[in-house]
This record gives sequence, structure tokens and C-alpha cells, in this order.
Amino acid sequence: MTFQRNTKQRTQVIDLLKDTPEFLGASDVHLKLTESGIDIGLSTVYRTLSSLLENGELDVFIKDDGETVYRWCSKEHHHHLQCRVCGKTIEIQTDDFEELALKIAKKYHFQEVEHTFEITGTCKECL
Amino acid sequence: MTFQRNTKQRTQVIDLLKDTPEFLGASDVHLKLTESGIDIGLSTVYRTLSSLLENGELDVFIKDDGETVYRWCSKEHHHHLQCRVCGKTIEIQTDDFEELALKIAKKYHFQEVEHTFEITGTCKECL
DNA sequence: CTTTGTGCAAAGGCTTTGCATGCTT
DNA sequence: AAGCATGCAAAGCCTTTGCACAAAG
Repeated sequence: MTFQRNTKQRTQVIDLLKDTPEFLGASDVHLKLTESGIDIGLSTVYRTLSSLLENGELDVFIKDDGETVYRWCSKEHHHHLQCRVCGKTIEIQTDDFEELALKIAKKYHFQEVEHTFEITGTCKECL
Repeated sequence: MTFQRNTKQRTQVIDLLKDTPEFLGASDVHLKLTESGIDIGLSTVYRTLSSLLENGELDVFIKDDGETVYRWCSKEHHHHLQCRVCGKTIEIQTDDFEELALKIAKKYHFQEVEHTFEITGTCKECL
């Protein structure tokens, strides 16, 4: 968690993310900022997003097409329910997965356990 | 779901996947096959994996680094506990995840639900 | 003034595609 | 023989990195 200087660009990225409820990719962030007349390089966007992610400020997931998308987040671990058709994403907060994962890890004597859990389906609007 | 011809290459990819319990990326498949003395192009591997995926023969998920990895779909759905260090993989049989996923899907009126759940950690031999 | 961030362009990694050749049916 | 699959190389995306310049502390 290295300290970061407060630059115009970094501030703009953070402000945009804080104001946006959906997930944004690096190119989305870059496009929205340049459209607003803010000058920023695409690589700076990538670097800023990476550093924010490392500091746990962002929620992240990788879309089906491989693009990584980010959203300002609360630091609690959670999972996603995503619609295959429209891409709408719903956050799920439940401790059940966490407990299950830990129980299984303990049974097999695993340490430093991490887990991923994603649900996809078709939402009622897209049926 | 287009019909596919039975070529040497396609058969080899399928055989490899059926024999491999872990998830494999396209390059993994290509490497393992060429190491076994089987001649196959990387693009053929990609095309074969895509067609198998479309036909619902494969389970898939995208790793943190953006690589897409595939595994032959066993009829019984199950999950894996994998060691980050040695790669050892343990199959987990429990209906708990299934029930949870269905419960969540129902709550949000999602249909045709699928889910992925993977646990990674360090096994006791690798600590 | 020193250190870190930025921009640009080039390169990297995974994946897709165009086209001629070869194999399946 | 006809048509789809393959291989190779080139190109497409998203992302990362090297380097010189600019800005922050």
C-alpha cells in the first residue's frame, strides 16, 4: 500500500468512480474523462486503477470478454449475481459462502484460503 | 450448435480434457498435446475449445490474469479446492452451494442459473 | 530539489481472423 | 468431389512498460 500523490488525474478518476454506480473498464473511465474535457492518458488510468485496487478501494471483476471492470466499493467481501443477457449485476452479501469455504479448507488443512463465487443467469426483464 | 467433424485434433483435445480434472487454458492444452508429440495449431485449440463451450461440453471461468480456462463438464456438478503451490486439486461434493445459488436466484427472479465456485489455498505439504 | 506521476509509443499476452491447403464425409 | 477444419501468420484487444518530461511535496 504505497502512498500516492494527489494529482489532478488521480483525483478525477476517483471522483468519477465515486459518482458512478456501475462497473467501468479502463477505457470507459478514459473516455468519460476526456469527453468531460479532462486531459488524461490511458496508461495513467490503468496505473491509477491498479493502485486503487491494491489499496482495496475498488471492487473488481472480469467480464466474459476479458475486460477488467472496476467500481468504487465498500471493503467487505461479497459476490455477484449477473444477467447473461443484459449484464446487470447484483451484489450479494452473505456470510454463508465464507463459512463454507473456511469449513472445507479446515477439513483438508489448507491455509491462506481464497475463494471465488459468481452466479450467472437470466434476469426477469430479459426472459 | 453446429455439427463438427471428427478430426484427429478435435479428438485429441477432447481426450485430454476428459482426462484432466483441473482447468486448462488454451496454451496449456496446446503445450500438453505438442509435448505428447501431437501436432496441433494453437488456433485450432482455440476454435475447438470455443465450439465445445458453445455445445455445453465445457465448464469455463476467467482467471485473475484474464486467461480463460476450461474443464470437461462432468455430469455431476462439483467444486474444487486447489493448492496454489503444488497445484494439487481436491474435488468437493456438497449440495450447499447449489442450494444457496438457487435460493439467491429465486430471490432475484433469475432463471437458467449457473454458478462457479473455486477455493484456492496452500495445502499442508506446501506450507 | 528530489521523488513520483504522466504521456506517449512500443511491446506483451491472450485471442481472433483471413486465406490457402488438407482432410472428412 | 464438396465443404468444413487446420495452420500459419497477421491483426485485434486489453493491458503493461520504458523513458523523458512535468508536477507534487
